[in-house]
Amino acid sequence: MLLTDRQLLILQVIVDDFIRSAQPVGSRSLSKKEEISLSSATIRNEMADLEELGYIEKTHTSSGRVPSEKGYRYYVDHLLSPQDLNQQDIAIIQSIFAERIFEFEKIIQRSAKILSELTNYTSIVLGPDVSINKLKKIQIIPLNEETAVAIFVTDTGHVENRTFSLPATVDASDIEKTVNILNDRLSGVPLENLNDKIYKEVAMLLRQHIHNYDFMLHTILDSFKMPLTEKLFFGGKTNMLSQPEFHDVAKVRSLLTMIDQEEWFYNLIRTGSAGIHVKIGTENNNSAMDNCSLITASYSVGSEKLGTIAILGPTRMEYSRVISLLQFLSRDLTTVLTKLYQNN
Amino acid sequence: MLLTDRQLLILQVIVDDFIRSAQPVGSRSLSKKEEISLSSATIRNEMADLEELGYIEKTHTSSGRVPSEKGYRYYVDHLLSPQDLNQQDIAIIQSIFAERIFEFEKIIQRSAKILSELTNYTSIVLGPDVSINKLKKIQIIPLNEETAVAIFVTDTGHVENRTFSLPATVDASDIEKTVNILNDRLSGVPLENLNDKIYKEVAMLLRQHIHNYDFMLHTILDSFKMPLTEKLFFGGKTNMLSQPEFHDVAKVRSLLTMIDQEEWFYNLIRTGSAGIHVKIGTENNNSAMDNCSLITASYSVGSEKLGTIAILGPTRMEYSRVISLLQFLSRDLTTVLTKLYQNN
DNA sequence: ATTAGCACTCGGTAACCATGAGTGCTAACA
DNA sequence: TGTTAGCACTCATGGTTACCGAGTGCTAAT
Repeated sequence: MLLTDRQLLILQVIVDDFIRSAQPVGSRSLSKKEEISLSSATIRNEMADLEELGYIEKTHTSSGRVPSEKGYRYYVDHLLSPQDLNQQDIAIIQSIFAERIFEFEKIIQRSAKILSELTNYTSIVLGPDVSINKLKKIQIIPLNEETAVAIFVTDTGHVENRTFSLPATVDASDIEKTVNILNDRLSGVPLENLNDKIYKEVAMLLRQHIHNYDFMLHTILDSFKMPLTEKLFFGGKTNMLSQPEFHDVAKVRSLLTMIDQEEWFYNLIRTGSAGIHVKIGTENNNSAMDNCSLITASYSVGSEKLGTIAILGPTRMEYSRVISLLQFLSRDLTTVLTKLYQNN
Repeated sequence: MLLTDRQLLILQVIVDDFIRSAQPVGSRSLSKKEEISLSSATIRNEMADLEELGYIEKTHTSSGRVPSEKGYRYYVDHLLSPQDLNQQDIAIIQSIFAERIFEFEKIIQRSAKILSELTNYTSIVLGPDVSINKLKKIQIIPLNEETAVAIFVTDTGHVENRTFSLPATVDASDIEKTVNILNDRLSGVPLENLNDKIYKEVAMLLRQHIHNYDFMLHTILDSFKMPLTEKLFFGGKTNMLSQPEFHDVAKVRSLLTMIDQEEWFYNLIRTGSAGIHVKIGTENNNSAMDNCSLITASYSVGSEKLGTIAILGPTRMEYSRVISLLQFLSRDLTTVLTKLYQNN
């Protein structure tokens, strides 16, 4: 069953109004709006229909209406008027890239901060997926007789390091030879393929040249099995507390503990394809987020999808504005990062 | 004016009881305690005196008594019965060191987690002060024509890295020479002294050997000016929300935003001398912490103070238990870390 | 010095009521 | 037939009142 234009208009105005005021919307206040020139009685009839169809709800028998999840979903899918960003927002976003920065993480971190400040919601930025970065150089630096640290540098300037124990039987020349072989063979290989490549191609080579091959290989290779967790950066974690829907400490608690549960969020956010995605309320499959919506966008370098930026807010979120902001920022991030790292 | 033994006993029982129950303590319930064999009337008289002296307070005219800040202070300074840790707690703490770990940060991070779980308060662990670590090795790795990354490894296996822009005029041999000179001259120097040492001793040397000395020096040295912020690790940030004193969202908000304000906390915690320190309520000089107490302890390697572990809880905190835990953990941390890193 | 007894205070809870914003329905109207 | 005015009804909200009980301070007896 399709909605009439009038019903669409009313739905849209209800959602807009509720997003602004956080108060249930009544027929009388709707009838006073410029866009709508109908009597409150007519509007009541239409609202009854909209409710029957599941787009709006009452909080109690004689209250005004509030958008349902289905209502928000419809609003986001069909009624959203793409809002232009104002000049000031654009300027603020672009200030992220104002100074010339070389480190990925800094840019990402600053993006998270700015996003949360612009929206007053919580921002989450998933750092670049390190595992597709290509290895530039490996170094092994002995610390003392028992331990050494292995350092991996990628073509994007990202540095990973692992400390491992070094059997006393291994001597300096072995280490040097190993490092040389590794660099020779592994340079340019994406981190995620290191292990594979080593076992298939490099192991044999090492066996030929290195005395304590077995020891050497295993201690070092163990440190290669990196749990390359991309880093999550949060901004405005406490912003949600100022939203009226979180005046209840229990809700706040479950939401915040959820946010601090980083692994969970990581999965929630990573699993998006390119483009903007909106998940509303229970669509997030987590009771702590029943009153929340999550909007995600991805950024990339060239054609490789690198990471995700996201905004977590109440279901009563300024969808239009947030979507515009994310679109704008993700495009900018992509442009800047592509310029910076494409040509290696 | 000194307190009588009886007053001390009553004060102690009041504080103990209130810490347990979070409810104002009345004369009747006190008279029923085993330790106290007085009628409620007598206790009322004593309580009136204690109140006049400022050790306890009423929440309203006819309520039971609650410890004042002065009361907690006296309790912590004089009435604390050093409580033994139970076997289970000890086991849990020692599980931190169960597997052999090489990385400082991991130990620290896990300590924070365990502390918060054991206490149900918020734990804060200030990582080791990297600036006193001694430089083991510097490496400079070019990424492309324009950028390079400098890597600093300390004797403890800590790795710092900085990306910087590399003027096209600098060629590979210059870099190599520079790195050699730097390693030759700076090995063993604490990071905090690097800059000094460079300008006093190494600059001259570099000038003699390197073509593009000025360029080289400044771009690299800029990256040496590291804001070596020791890392703060938090555990149980949301634990405070389960405390009854934080049933009010406004308080929660101000406290959490305060916690996320990392620099502030950093200063609050770093400024302690060795040993255990207890700061109660307004002693923290921060209105968001008026209802909180902060207990800190430091850990070290050998004689060098390295970092701090701390617990943030309500003023109604289990002082005895928390102090015991911190004492125990800081001693263990010191032992383990000393064994691990002393002999470089 | 201690305690029993008593009047008093005050937070908390429940009951009650008035108010007003909002609804659904019916009947009149264009 | 779609729109609107009118009206009875619902319910959250906030204020008033009353009552209970835990706890106090004071006085007088032990």
